[in-house]
Amino acid sequence: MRRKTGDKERRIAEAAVKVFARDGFHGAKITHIAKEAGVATGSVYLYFHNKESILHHLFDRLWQELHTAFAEVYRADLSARAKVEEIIDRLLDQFEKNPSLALLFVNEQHLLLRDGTGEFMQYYVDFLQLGERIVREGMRSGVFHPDTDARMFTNLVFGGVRQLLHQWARAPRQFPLQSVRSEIKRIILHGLLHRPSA
Amino acid sequence: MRRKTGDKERRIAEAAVKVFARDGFHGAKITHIAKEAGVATGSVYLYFHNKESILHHLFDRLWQELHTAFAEVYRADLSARAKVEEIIDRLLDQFEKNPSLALLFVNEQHLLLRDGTGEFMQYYVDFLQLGERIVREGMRSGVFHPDTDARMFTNLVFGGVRQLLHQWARAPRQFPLQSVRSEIKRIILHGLLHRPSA
DNA sequence: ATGTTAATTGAATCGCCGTTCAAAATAGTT
DNA sequence: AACTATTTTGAACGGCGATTCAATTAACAT
Repeated sequence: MRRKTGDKERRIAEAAVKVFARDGFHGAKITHIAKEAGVATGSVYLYFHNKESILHHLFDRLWQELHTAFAEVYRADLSARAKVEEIIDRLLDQFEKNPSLALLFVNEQHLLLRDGTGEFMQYYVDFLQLGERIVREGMRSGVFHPDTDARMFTNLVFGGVRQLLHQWARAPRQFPLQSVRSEIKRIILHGLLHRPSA
Repeated sequence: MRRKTGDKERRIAEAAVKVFARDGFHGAKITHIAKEAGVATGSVYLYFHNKESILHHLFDRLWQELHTAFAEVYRADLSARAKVEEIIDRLLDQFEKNPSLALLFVNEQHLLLRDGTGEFMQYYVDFLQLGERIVREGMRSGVFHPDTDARMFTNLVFGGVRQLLHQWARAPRQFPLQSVRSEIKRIILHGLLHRPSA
């Protein structure tokens, strides 16, 4: 007998993140992913059914982790405002150590969104609903502006975070993540207008 | 002699918007674009050098129009606040009649952003700079909160608009453009927090 | 040591489209 | 109504790269 050695699946997955991020899903060659992972071309197919399933795998894992983090925040004993802030932080935490993952997230998710299948899809939908719930929670407790549209707000913030994550991944110096964090929170909580007597 | 009749170039471009939006750039077949446009496959190559140049053409035109609209707003005799609101409106106006164009814009721009070439690139960069300038204008006049990061703000809003545009294009009933317009403005100007004495 | 079985390899395969181009069609010209 | 120049056509080509698989390698068992 012979047993699988090492951590080839993980190495292939990590290589795929890099190559998908650099070349885009369709520009990425299986050969390059294999080389980056240090395995033979054919070995990729021992661990993944095909190219697309690698992408599915990556997004499923990513959103699973995000979902866990978000659920934790949601259940925590925090004010709605603190939850909103914390969720933004957790979202950015997920990418802070891995700009390639951020580029993958930002550039390739639409491929999977198109057909609407995949484990990740449910987590994504849940995430948006969870955002809405927190906003409504804050409206009930009187902390958030009473006629906010929770769904629009959640999407607006998610899209904004996505764009800033993209800019950060392309040019970390121009968009330091610390500034991204604080600016997002300031703007979505207080808005752009200046109120002298605030 | 024989003269070109009709408006094949425009028909091909419009067909490409539809097919790219529906199938994605890489999933789109030239054959399908040709059929949608009502021309032969080979005719596509009389009007465009290749598949990618169709995409470039579409984004160049789109951003050129956006740029014109934005420049007009920027020069107008309006308050900074009114300019911010107006730019959001103009951006959404561009897609209001054409959900497919919105999907193209949202899903495929990253392909062209990757290499950073194309006429459209300059317009895109200009657009972000213009947003920053308007925000700084408002900060100088004291209307906007004085320690806003203009670049972060512009990107946050752009990303948010993009996400909502995406949701609208996928489900117009769930995200009516009128609500999108008003909610974006409310949130970015006033923020999420409720101030009882405002 | 030798055998057995599963893992690994990477060159070869094969289907899919973007692209080409020889033939056909047609608008204008004489 | 024949001719010319240009547009249009769509079947065929060719290259690329995802996927396959026969050969090889290496764990583990006996």
